[in-house]
Amino acid sequence: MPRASLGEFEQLVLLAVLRLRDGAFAPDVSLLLEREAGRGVSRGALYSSLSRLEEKGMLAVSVQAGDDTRGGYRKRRFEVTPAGVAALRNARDAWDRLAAGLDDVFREAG
Amino acid sequence: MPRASLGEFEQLVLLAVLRLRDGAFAPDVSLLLEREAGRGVSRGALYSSLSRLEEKGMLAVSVQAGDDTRGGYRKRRFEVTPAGVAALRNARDAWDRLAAGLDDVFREAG
DNA sequence: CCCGCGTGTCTGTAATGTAGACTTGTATAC
DNA sequence: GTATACAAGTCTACATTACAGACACGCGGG
Repeated sequence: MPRASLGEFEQLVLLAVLRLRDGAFAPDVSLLLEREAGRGVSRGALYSSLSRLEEKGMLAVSVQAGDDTRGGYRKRRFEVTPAGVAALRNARDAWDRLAAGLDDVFREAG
Repeated sequence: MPRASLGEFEQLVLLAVLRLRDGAFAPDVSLLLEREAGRGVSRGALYSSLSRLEEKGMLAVSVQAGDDTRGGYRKRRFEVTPAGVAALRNARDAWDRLAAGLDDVFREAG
């Protein structure tokens, strides 16, 4: 049984999809993740997270017929569901509550 | 081989230890987690995370001879190392960078 | 003594994270 | 028009992380 809360990578993936606003494709997510999170993403990691997130009802997927510039292949377009947003919000809130009063610790310098 | 980045639960545990400032004991961490993250914590989950974090060099542990009020048992006192703080900071930064511009999405209401 | 409580350790298993090979359709180069 | 290179995905296999609950141990009280 999947967990209610999101794993670390799942959070980032969900966030990236959200950032891509209306309908993200997997490769874009990968690129964004690499750029903003400074973290290499393998196909396996990405697609399995995406699928799991879909199963959990946090991502809605719509398949697209191949009519793109080049590849022209069935592509999957992802969109975060309200449940996904809620889960993300929960994760962030838990972090914030726990991190309350720790600003000094995190402040630069290190 | 452990990973460089922290898992979701590991982050929360580290944060809780940090919050307890000078030397936290496992049960306190558990309590804090339950209170602030609204999440039940089983012994297994907690202690294995704590140990892993220690192996990764993100927590420093000092054993305490039994001289406490009641049980009088060897207790372990945890403290977050600079590496731990750095890892936490990285995690938070990745989140923030990815969440940039999504304030509207997270804002209440939903 | 035996019991319960507080603190930890251990075993086992499920979910999550990762790498990389394999597939399929299209396009570009010869 | 066959070989090559891409692009987007699927699949297999395995490592790490997350959990639950049983078991162990020391001490105080009855």
